[in-house]
Amino acid sequence: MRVRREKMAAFEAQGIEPFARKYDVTIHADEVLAKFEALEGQTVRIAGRIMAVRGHGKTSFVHLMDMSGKVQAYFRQDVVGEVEYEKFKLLDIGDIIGIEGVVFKTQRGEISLKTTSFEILAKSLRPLPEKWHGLKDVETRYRQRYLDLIVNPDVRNTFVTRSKIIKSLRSILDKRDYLEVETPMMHPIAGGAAARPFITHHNALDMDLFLRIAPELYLKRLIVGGFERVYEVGRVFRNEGISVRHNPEFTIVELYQAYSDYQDLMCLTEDIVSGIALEVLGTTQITYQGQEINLAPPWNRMTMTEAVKKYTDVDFDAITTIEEARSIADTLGVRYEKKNGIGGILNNIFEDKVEEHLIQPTFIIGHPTEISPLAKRNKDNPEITDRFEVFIFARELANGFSELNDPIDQEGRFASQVEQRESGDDEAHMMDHDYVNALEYGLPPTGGLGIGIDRLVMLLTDSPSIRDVLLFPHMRHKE
RNA sequence: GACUCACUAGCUCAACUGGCAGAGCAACUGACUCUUAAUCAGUAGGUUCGGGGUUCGAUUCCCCGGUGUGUCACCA
Repeated sequence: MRVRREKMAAFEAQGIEPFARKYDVTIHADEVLAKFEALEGQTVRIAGRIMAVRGHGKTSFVHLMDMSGKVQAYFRQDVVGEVEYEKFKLLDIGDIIGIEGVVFKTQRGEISLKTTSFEILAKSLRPLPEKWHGLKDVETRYRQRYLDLIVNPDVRNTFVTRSKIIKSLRSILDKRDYLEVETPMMHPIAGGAAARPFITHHNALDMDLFLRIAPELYLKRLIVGGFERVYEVGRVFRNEGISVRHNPEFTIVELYQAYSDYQDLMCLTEDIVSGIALEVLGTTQITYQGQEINLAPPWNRMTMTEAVKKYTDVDFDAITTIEEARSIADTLGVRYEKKNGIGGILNNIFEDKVEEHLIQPTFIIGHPTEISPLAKRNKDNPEITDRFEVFIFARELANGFSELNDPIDQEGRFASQVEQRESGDDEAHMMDHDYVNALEYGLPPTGGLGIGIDRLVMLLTDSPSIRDVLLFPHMRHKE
């Protein structure tokens, strides 16, 4: 670093700013390579970071990397001149420079630029990680993502793909006449999911606010307001553990469609996920962590009790008392709590015994009402709801249901959530009178859906950890 | 939060049972006008994550702490 500062000073001594103001770029690296025949012999201007230098006395080669890729530049003392060539020798790997040069092909056949002039645009005062092995230390990769992006091209690709996935999602929904909206991130009442919230404080109003755990209740207010199709892509915050598939803030898309039910939204979910895969990857047949996964619709559909029966041989539809449910859970070695009813125990068994088997895309439907306080009850069985969850590679990817639009039922469900909350369940819903009030004006029959974007990106980029698809994953603060 | 494994030069990694802390890349000096992990000769670079203990002697063994990986718990 000391040497690099001296080199910086050497530029300054010649009246050259080592941190420039502007460079007029006419081309990017990938275009030079792609359009070589048309460009050969022409002068172009390119800017980027020096990634490698190979000096041969009075001639040198460098690899210049820009947003699009790398291209080689060739420096000759007899072309740029003796004075300029001395300046060139002050450059380091990592420096950002602008080059004007003529497109040509070397004797070894590499498309390159014969530099006629160059400018230093930003001196790099710290050395880059090693060129061959790259940066492997995961902690440094996450804490200093910019270094990871400079030296590990795969990482860059992952985030380019992430951006394409979200663009594709928006275009699919926009084509279907969905309105993209933005709702508050700071909520007086944290609702729409079962999760512990982050708490913050508004000074002027002297009130605590919660970072949203889901946009659900606001989006449904908009359906009440007459927007028939809305969606929001945004961050939600849950004050819970961190793991390979959990980050305290993560990105979700939630959408609501009036006059539809959960069956319609299951088809929509298939269309969205397979449509994105087709547009971004060109196929619905993907490989995730060595496992072939077929995203082409239709996906498997199973009720939760069918799934439990398939993998445990227990028929929960035949169970009528909490004692029976508990005894089955005991036999299977599945834990439960006092607050769990039959539905809660069924769900625990599902999570413990079934989820791990759901590798190919699978809709699980008919969740117990007990664990679905915002979903509409099934017409034939009020103990279950018209709800679905999507599992792929044993992970929940999406959740949707026919929305509960009966304000009286909703108020009752909130009341029982509040009871659970008072008996110590801090993930149970709070009473939201304002939301019930909105329902009292009339929520049309509506289907809703939420998809975890980070998990979708993991799947489509074959990333083993959610941290690999978040530019700056949550880390402990380090001095 | 519990357990587990890891932390050595800017980066990637060595160092046997506790015995002088090393290599490659990067850097520096020199040679070299078509190289591409350029090559050749040389030079420099360390609080071995921090603190304590055991020992004649600790990168190595023990304890406490930090950060991270993984698994579990909570959850999506």
